[in-house]
Amino acid sequence: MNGVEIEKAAIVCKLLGDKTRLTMLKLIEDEPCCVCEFVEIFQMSQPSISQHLRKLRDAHIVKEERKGQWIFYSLNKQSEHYPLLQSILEQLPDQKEKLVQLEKNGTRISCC
Amino acid sequence: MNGVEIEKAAIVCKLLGDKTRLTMLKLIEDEPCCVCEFVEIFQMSQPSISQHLRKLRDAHIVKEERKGQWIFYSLNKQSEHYPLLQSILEQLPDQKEKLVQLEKNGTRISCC
DNA sequence: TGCTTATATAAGTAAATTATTATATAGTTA
DNA sequence: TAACTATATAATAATTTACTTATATAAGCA
Repeated sequence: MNGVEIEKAAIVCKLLGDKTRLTMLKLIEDEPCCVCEFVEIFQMSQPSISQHLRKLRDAHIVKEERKGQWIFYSLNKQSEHYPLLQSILEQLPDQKEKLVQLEKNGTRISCC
Repeated sequence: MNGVEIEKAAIVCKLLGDKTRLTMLKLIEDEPCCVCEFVEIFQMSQPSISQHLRKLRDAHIVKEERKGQWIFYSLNKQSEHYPLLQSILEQLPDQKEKLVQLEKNGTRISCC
């Protein structure tokens, strides 16, 4: 099997090598999240969240879509990295309970 | 699917997020390599190679086995991280040409 | 035994990373 | 339009990383 270049794969792994970013990606595996949801979930400053998302976006791992005042982030399934990403994410435990928690708090932004 | 804890997965990804370490792991996917082979392949200082191997060893991703004066490193297939590792490595291009090059140079240490 | 080779560790350093606070931008709404 | 909300960017500081050189350890061999 030939697959991606090893250098690019290392860049992807490095980006996934942060607990916050890895959890973000697992969270948006099925449905997009917006920045303020991440801020709520991770209890981190908004700039910090934005900077993590920027790294993922710069690497084309995620894409953004504005909906009114919110910007939703989702996995970029067109990315050359998507197969690698997918095979990593499918080995991670579900993070949906974090979204359930948001719903309970009333801080979930429904994107549809 | 439940899989590994996300924090541990992030640690593994971070370790794989370095071109040298990722290539090392792909190289030893099939057969062990010793430190001096890595030094030759990567054209890096011996301490630098040893330090990369140490990180992988500390995380139980690789194991070492002394054979005479050489210490051979191989994937630790007993590791809880092995399934994740394997699914990443199988998406990487073969690095065997690097070993072929060693054979041509006469610097390949045959371990068996 | 002493010398050589292979590897590991220690100490130091430059660069990269990940947070923070402050500020800018852009859309929403009164 | 002004005020508000969501997000991005800039500047900065603390921490971590990945090298380097110097040195220690451990096995093989004369």
